[in-house]
Amino acid sequence: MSRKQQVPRPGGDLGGDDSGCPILHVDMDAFFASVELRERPDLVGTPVIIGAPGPRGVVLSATYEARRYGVHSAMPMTRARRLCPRATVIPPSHGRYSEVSRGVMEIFRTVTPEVEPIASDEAFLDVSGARRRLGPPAAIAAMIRERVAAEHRITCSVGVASSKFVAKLASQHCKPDGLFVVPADRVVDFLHPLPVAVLWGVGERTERSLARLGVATVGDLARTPVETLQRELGRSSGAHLAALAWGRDDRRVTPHVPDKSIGAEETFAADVDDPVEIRRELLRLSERVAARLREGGHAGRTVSVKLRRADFTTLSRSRTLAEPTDVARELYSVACELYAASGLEGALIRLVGVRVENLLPADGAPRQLALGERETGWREAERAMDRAARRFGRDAVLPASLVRPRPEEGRP
DNA sequence: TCTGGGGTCCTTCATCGA
DNA sequence: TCTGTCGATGAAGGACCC
Repeated sequence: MSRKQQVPRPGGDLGGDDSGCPILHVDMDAFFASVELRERPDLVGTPVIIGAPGPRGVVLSATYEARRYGVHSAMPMTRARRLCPRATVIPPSHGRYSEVSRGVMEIFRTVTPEVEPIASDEAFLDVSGARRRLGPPAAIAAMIRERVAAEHRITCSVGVASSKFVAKLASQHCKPDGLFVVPADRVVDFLHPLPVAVLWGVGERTERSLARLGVATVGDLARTPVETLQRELGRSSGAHLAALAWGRDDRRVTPHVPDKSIGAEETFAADVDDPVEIRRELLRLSERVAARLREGGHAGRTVSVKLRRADFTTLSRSRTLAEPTDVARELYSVACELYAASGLEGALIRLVGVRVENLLPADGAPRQLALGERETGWREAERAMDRAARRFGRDAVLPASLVRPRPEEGRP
């Protein structure tokens, strides 16, 4: 569910000629909510909000009926409930969404191998190579929409254009359950009346900066000297937005984008100031991150810790290691040192996170035993834990400090 | 009103070696 | 020997995306 402004319908008559438009952007409509409604057909046509229960949840998805009350994704659940008290609230079932997402991506791959998923509910497709077999892009888009609806009982919207960025705007423009073509020679006509906030890379802050320059629409942006934009927004962002304003976007559809970082973070149900509890959470997160590193065959060199205070100010600290690692114990030890050096021991903390950057393949990663380190150590122990987890579930083997006491025993 | 979790990318500043 | 410059790299923070 996009948080961006809805792309308004442009004036004039667009649509039609798709000959220079090999890029498709497919976006599921209210994805999580639509998947839930398959199980709850009685709720179709009513306001439904998908969001984590608990005092600190946010909206993950909402039906269009709920959106009419102003509900949108990332909104605090407390506020969403106030705006739309009669909405049915359903806690998310991520496993089910992943399953549907995999199925939908499979449909895309029967059309072309050039599929770039950008989230569980959207993807870019380059259909240049599929034209002879399946027809023009708009026909391919219509076929995809039919198959997704028939095989998964959810709807999607498809934008067809000459570039990724315009295709994405086109799909937003025809939501929900639509198909829209922006002919290659009509890109500027389509873009210029739109508000700048619809552009990728223009969030709240950038919109405010642009407003100070008197820039409200993409057309205004196009007429602003690139030097002015660079001065206001930075070199790279300024040049990037100036290009987008004229529809220039030569990024290709790339099916395999390598991971750059892997991390995990957790917001406490209530703020915590006990360093023992914070370190226990750092261990849990390190275990999670390391398991995902190993699962993906990655090792990483830079470990970073994120700490969000009760007042929402956020601090991050990182350290680059001499050698890459995928071992939870090593991540945990660095994370604890970073936490200790942060000056926040004893401070009231709302969220902690652990992330590993500078990833490289674990196979090729150099590994030198530290002085006194045994050849069979944590790495092997954690691989054994991975095997146990695959057989018996993620919680089958845990570090002793993470084992919760059974109520009848009172101790771990 | 009170803000999740998983990411990417960019900017700025500091440090270090050539 | 000292100083300035430049590029690479690392660290930190922020904006933005879904």
